[in-house]
Amino acid sequence: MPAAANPATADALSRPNPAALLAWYDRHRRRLPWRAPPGERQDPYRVFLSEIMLQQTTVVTVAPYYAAFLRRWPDVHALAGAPLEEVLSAWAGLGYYARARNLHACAKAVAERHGGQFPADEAALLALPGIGPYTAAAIAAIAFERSAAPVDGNWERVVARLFAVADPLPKARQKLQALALTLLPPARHGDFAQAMMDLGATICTPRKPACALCPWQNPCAARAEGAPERYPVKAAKAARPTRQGVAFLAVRADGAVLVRSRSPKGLLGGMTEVPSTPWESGGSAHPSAHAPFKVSWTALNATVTHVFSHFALELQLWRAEVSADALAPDGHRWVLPSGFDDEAFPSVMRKVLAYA
DNA sequence: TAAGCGTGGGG
DNA sequence: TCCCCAAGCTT
Repeated sequence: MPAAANPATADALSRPNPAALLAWYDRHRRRLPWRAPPGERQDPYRVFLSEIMLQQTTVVTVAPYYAAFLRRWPDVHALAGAPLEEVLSAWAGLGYYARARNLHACAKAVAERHGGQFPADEAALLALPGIGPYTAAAIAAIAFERSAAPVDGNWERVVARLFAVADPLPKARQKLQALALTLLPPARHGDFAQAMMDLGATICTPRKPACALCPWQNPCAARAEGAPERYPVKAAKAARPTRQGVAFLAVRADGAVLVRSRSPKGLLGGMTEVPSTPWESGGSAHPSAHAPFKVSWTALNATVTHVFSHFALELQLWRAEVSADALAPDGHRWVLPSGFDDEAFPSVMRKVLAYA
């Protein structure tokens, strides 16, 4: 290394060379279930499915869901023909359930409006439900070899460090997007998009980045400053409030549990739940008013806690044994434990049902 | 524009 | 325990 290899100012840095990153990718690319072998064409449906699942969700979490979906619905026509309830049930536990509703709506749109072929243009992809700027660019680049910058959290971190962008997220998004476009290579667009993600996931990590192993250590302004982990700068986030409620476990003599479906949109939209009071800060003054049966409820000595993205929930559990011939109230139904796997129970409800 | 929208793992 | 984080989109 030359003695003057420690540039003190940004203008002493060379421009990041896409070929250097691609060469690194050829040696270190991660083998992931949704990736075709090197040089092979990616199936747009698989790219689509994996990209939707990977939104705000880790590789390890997604992998089994991806395999199950692909086995059950191997192409866009199969998914488009599936009942939404089955898609939600298969998605249960993965979170952000609007993704599942939009995944299904998108498959139907592609089947009906595009003859089962995903469009290759970013703009056309962007018009589909559940596909935003990131996903449109990712599908265009990875499935269709279009020049595009799918700027996800990895890209944002890498770019913020390369150029030492001090503006805090999320306001810095536009600037980072513009800088990202300056990095794009003349070819291998899909590989480059995934190389950026791999770099962010394995080298340019949020904490303790492995700069010594980075193909772009030389042109990186944040490294030149000496504290790359300082980037990207993030705005302070709001505190997470707590809400309380009472969940009612009505258990029939044969073990069936009373459930209902949540409204189709909003929190846990379309998912299955046991009846409960509204989830409110301070809880409900008169839980009994929300009970599905006028019987004697036993307050269990148990609190289910669950953390959502924007609030924490504390659920008290009330349990009651109900006679074998009890009718389910309007909008409710009985589900036997043997049928639990076919229900779209979100994680919080699985915690609740552990007490049934 | 900012808030709503899940979950599980790691430091 | 708590906070941060993960291949974002919608309204």
